[in-house]
Amino acid sequence: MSRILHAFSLPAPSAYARLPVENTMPRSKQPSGRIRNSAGPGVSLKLLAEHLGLSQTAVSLVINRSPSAKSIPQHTQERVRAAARELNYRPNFMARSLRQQRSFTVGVIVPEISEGYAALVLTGIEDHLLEEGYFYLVVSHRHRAELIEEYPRLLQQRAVEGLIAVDTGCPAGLGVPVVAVSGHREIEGVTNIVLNHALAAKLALEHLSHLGHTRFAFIKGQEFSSDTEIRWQSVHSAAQKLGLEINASLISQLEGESSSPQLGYEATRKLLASKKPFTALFAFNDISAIGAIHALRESGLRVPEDVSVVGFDDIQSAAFQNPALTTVRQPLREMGVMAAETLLQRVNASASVPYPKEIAVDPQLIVRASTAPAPVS
Amino acid sequence: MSRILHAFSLPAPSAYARLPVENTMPRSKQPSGRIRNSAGPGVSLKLLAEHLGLSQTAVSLVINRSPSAKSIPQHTQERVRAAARELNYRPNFMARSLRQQRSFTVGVIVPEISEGYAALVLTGIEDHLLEEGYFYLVVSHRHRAELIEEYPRLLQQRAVEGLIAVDTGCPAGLGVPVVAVSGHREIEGVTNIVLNHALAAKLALEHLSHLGHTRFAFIKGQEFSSDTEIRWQSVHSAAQKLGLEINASLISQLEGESSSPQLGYEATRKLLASKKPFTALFAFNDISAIGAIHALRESGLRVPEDVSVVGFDDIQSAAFQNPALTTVRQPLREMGVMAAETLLQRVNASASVPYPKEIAVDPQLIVRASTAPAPVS
DNA sequence: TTTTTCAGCTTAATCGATTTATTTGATTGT
DNA sequence: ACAATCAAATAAATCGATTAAGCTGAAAAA
Repeated sequence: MSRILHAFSLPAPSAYARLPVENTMPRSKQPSGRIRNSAGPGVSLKLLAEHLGLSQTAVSLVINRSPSAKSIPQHTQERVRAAARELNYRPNFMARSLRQQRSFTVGVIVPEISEGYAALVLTGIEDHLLEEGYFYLVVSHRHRAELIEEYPRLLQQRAVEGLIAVDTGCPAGLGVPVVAVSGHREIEGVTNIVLNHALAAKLALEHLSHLGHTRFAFIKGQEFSSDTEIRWQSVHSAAQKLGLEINASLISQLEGESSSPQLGYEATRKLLASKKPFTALFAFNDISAIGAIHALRESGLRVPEDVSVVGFDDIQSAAFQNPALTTVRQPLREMGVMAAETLLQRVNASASVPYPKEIAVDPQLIVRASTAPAPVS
Repeated sequence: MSRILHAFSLPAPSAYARLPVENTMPRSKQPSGRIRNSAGPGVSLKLLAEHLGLSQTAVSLVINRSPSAKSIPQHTQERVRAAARELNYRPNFMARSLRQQRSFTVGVIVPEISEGYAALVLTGIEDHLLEEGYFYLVVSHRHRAELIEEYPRLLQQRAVEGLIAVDTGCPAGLGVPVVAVSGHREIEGVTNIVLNHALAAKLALEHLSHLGHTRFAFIKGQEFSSDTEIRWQSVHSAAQKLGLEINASLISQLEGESSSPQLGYEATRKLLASKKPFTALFAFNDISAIGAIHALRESGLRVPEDVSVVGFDDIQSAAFQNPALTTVRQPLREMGVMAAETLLQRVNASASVPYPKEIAVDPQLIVRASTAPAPVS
């Protein structure tokens, strides 16, 4: 908190970016909303200056501890600060931001807040941003194309200084720096924070292979999930390198927009319906792994005795599933912190400074109780 | 989206609230941050007006579809709008907000984003706010007292028009309307959205009682959780009414700030250590119920054959636990929507209009597989 | 003595909108 | 013919800060 709690001077102007469409502020619901809720207009700089018998400039310089305030004697400075405290002066955020062309606000766009993945990344983002004195506006698009299209603009209009897109096909050409967590397309102006999927696939498959498994089933992510494709490709090449065979009829895919285990349950039912035997299942994420286990159990298969299951993400409850989930851990919180760090660096850098196109992080295999040696058949 | 996408006029001034402390904006990291990232200053109203050969006033009136624009002929209006679109005019948010004294932004303070509870409430809040054209700033305090104290002020300074506090001891005397989800103290200026805990306790205990259970164990919430006390009281009186006995040594409490099932696991270990037999366990929430089941299993007890477990909240994964969790469902999303609705009503109402002190919602018992008839001993 | 210099301020411009009060010229009413 | 009305706008104040530029008087330097 120390940083947040102190008085600060602000640097010079940036500039805005431009985006289409017209006025987007909401209209008040009541027709002639004149009398509004509140507690009086507060103390303005003007009032404070008058009270002190000084000019607004002098007061402003002192309050902001501006370098130019060095010619103002300590004694006066104290007087100013004391009065500010006493009158409970709080600078008007809008006025400041308007003048300085800075909002100290960034926008964050996620598919869904309530989903374990985004929530963890958000936590990391928040940690870093608030430490640096920034706030953020969150929006969640729930995979609706028009929202994915529109939200970045709305945020822009709200004068965000940068954007973090989590697991979301990325808005291009926004005019502000963008950092995409799990973005995979290379887009001008966008820094991608990505997992080392090759390693992830290798870790999971190697683990299962070492346990003696040879017949694998897979649950791919939804079409719209930005990790789906690359992860599947990585699985493919990792399998090849390890000399493992992938049976095309043992590949299922999550379908639907919810983030409930139900989707994994359904995907697994399809796998079972194919009647092809398998002893290991690599799910797209922990949520779907949980659903998968449900389905396996329901059809009389034991986990991990008959089928080993590997999840992905390592969400908080993964360790407390029954059986505890073996999973590929993504350092989601850290990825959030990185995204925020990178974004702020870019926000505070000249536009001519080159920025990183991609930052990769390594996953980790967490072995728990949902995997075991392949059954001797 | 329809509402968000259109042009709107704004109503009249509100006013700010006042709060202590001095200037709180962050200082830029680089000493002479002059050259900043960006894409040019964008098109201002002035520029647009010049381009059109009209006054700013005229253009503003048209863009905002102000009533006073009725004297401006359709033809001109079209011309203005066309130019706005063409030049890609976007009104400067700060300037607008400064003039109108409205930010169309509210603050939301939660203990932790990544926790199932807050995430679901947030989803509801977001749904409603964005629909009404508001955005929100989120902060999470992680139960640190100084943050709980400071964040409301920081948000205030950011000109939020209202505050929603989720499961957080409420900031009083802020000068803006406050809605507390699961707030229980009656505080001036605060609307509490609360669960009908009496009903919740009754539903759970009645269910267990009907199943023949007589020896109950309980896991209370953490000290800091705002629901802990009232829920426990409700359990107490419900037990009394149903003629059930509560054994003091079968009461455990969650300890620690994380929201992991680990806490429930530990609490349950303590219960088991007491050696007092019990056949039913009512946990403070689903997360702790999951940990509890883990602990029970570990000590050789079967759920639900030996011990029935009832959770609370009905988080998304509750249905996919093994066994699927019987739980008291809180309509968390709906509570979020209500909080947002109530807040906006208050924000847009005159300060003299009385506001609701409390809004109660009813829980629902969701019976799944973690409860069963009491074992015949 | 005159010029500089500096401490200690102040004046006024500025950010980009909204909004109140006014202007202008044409038309209508009497 | 003269006022009143009205359409179609405009000028200027305003929101509340930041900041470039300038002013004043006293002390130091020439």
